[in-house]
Amino acid sequence: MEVVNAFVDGPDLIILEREGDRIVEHKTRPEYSFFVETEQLQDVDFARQIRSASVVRAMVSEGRWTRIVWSDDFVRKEMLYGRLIRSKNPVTGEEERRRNPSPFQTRGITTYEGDVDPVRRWFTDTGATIAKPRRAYFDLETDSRVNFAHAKMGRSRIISIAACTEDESKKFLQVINAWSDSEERRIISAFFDWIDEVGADQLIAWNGDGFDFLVLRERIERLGLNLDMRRKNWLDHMVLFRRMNMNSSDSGEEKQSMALNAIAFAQLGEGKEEIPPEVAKRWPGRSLGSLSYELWEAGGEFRELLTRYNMKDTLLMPRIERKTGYIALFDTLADVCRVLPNSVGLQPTKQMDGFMLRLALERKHHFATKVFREKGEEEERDQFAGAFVMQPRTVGSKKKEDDWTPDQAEAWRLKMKLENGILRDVHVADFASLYPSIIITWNMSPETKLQNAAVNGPIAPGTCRSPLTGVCFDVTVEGILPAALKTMIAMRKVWSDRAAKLPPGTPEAKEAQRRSMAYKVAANSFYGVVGSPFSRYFDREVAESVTQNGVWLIKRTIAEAEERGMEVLYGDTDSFFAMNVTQTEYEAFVSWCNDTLYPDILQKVGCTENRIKLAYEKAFSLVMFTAKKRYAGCFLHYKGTAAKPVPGEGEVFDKKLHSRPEIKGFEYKRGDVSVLARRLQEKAIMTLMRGVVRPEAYRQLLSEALTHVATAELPLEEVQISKSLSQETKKYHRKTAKGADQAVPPHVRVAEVLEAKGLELGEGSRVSYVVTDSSDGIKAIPAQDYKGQIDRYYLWESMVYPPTQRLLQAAFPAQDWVTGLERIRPKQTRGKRVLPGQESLFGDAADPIGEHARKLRHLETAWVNAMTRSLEAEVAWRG
DNA sequence: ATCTGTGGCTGTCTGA
DNA sequence: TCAGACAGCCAC
Repeated sequence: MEVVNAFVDGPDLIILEREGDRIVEHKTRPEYSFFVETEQLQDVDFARQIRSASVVRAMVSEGRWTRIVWSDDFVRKEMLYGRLIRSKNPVTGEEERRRNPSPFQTRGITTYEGDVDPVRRWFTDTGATIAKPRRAYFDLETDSRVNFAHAKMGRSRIISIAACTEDESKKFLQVINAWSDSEERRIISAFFDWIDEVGADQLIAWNGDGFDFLVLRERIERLGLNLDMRRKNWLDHMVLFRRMNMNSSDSGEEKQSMALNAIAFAQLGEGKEEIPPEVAKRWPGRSLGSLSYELWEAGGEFRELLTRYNMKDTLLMPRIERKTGYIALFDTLADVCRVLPNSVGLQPTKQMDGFMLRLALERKHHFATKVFREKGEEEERDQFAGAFVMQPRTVGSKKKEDDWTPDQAEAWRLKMKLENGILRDVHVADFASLYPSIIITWNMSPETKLQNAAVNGPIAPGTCRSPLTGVCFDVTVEGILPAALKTMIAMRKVWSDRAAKLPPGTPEAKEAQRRSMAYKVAANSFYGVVGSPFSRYFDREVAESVTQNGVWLIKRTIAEAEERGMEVLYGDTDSFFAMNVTQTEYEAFVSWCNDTLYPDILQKVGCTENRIKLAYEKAFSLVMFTAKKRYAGCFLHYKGTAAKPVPGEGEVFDKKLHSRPEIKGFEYKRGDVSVLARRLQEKAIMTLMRGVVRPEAYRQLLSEALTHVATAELPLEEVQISKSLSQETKKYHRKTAKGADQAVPPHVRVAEVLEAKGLELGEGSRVSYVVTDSSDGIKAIPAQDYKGQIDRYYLWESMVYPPTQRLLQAAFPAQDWVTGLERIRPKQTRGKRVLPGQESLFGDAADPIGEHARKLRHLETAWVNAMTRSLEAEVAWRG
């Protein structure tokens, strides 16, 4: 049975199935049940009482389990958690809530899967699978005079709706012809008719969860339309894109914005709808999206422009999908995990639930009822220990580390006869799917975890131990979690083998590849779900033992490598980088680990099945580190494929001729760093990757950049910073210890300025700003108000130079990267604004030390001029 | 109907 | 001047 959708409608569970082109509706009763262990029902009277109770619909014996089906969810909740009693405290007058224990609780009978909702129960019990959805994309334009928050509450009229099918062969576009409820009803009804006409069951909108779906639901309600949103799967393309893009290998670019236009531009190179001159003249500085009412009201060509804009945005979505294939992958993942292909199904907790409950049922296993937090009860989150990250060798920074001080770094550099921080011929190995492998190898599962096993000393027969946490597991029965992972890994192989046999590029081959990928994605998310307190499978001890067994393995591996004379430079979680070793020797070491070391040490901790596998992954001809999680490397080869050279100076990257260097963590690839800073660091990294070791080459770069910062007209794109709001602006405000208002971060202050102007900036929106003055705390303005007013000292000292300085400090630690570069704001001007012409802006900071400082002096005049222009612009702007 | 995890760097602000 | 809290983003 291939199910398109399922939902509870009062007393019914509605199942929508596809038969050919038709949707067939089935009705059944929603089941509110839980399981108990039959042996816990020894009290015959109690068992009889349950069986004959009017609120019990059925009591079914299923092997060692008894399934008790209740008449409704309310009764089931009382039986699980007890009856809720509300009373007033006679002293304080406050309302108190407590629970009278249920008969199951008083008897100490454990319940299982009592929180499972009827849709999930039905999918689990029937084994029904998910039909491949038929997609349509849509976008709404609503009354732009109503702010975002009110629009979501349904106070904004829908003006126009655009929609299209996957292949764009069928389109829908309707706009209201008059400002009336009846017109709005007409276009909404027409939209739903069109959905049925094209047979769509999955409706996709960009930021649909945050806007379109909510607005549609509220308007349907307010207008009294007889349309049922529950019959369709509503999927937010933006949320899906963000999730899938994190897993994607080539997700390096474009982190500035999750706006549809920004993503479309990055993925497709398609730009925004141009603002026609008539519009720009009539509504200066306004975007088309913010003018929906005005354009509609103006009528004629303006109204047509609105609908065109509406359709254009809609069409971007299927095009993004054709490029990425993320929705198709999610559809497959939904089928694998038996979740509906909508926004809720994107949650890893839901995916794991769907997969595990079914597998557990097949294996006659059930999970304890999940206890949900009571309302208003905020529990503190108590983190568990995670992975090991090794301090990289050759760090040239001034920071003192416990395990690698600058002195040690220097001594090591001398010993290694290194002239700079650039390391050559570095080999990298990593564990294949480390966490899933650990879970299988230690047979880690909630039900195999042993409660009273000894933490130290000999390991009892039939058990294994996590050496760093002491948590032990039964190895005589396969755990349900390892079983799930083994199934997924096996299925992944089945589908990738099948894909390899099919003619490349065919739809069948692509679908087989997607299935293979879907199993991988799901398997990799399980560890995280086990570590999440919100999940049914949460087990702190299991999650921590997973990470700590990883720590144990990688540390042991590194120690063995060092004992064999390799210089281990770095390692993070599941990888290690080594030099002073040939490729042949390194490969031999990897084989020895797999063939001898791991079998040996795992057997000693009691593991009976070894899935741990180290793999030789790649080599760098040249690599350099500045800190943990920050490095850049030039490939020698990757998984056996020889690398091409990195692009030379001034050369444009060409896939056929060049290999991209691997760059991790640097500001260069962060979305919250200014373009100027990123560009300078990128140039320095690329020069390093070309093997250039003359410091003068880098001094030249710095000199050019400093000249630019000091003297050029600086366009907004180069100097703005953009950061997201992780919460609503008012939630950032706190009191200091003294009770005063604590300052909020600069981007939040800017967001508040924008909000005061009437813009709606909810959680997740990005704020772009420019720093105008940093002499006494950061003063920033919204990017849209930028007209050249900028603190150029701050720009250089705090934004542009530091990322590159750290890089050069690490690459050439013997060089002076401070004098004349790190501080350019003259001392006497700190804490006050300097007016141009009053005194030298460089003061005595530019002591004539070295070539570079002399260059700085030449800049002085130009700098003064630039500052004058900048301040004049500011004065003009402030009016 | 909101919810995969921890480790780590770098920035701002506070308060000594 | 400097440590500590907090925030954002990134590596795994």
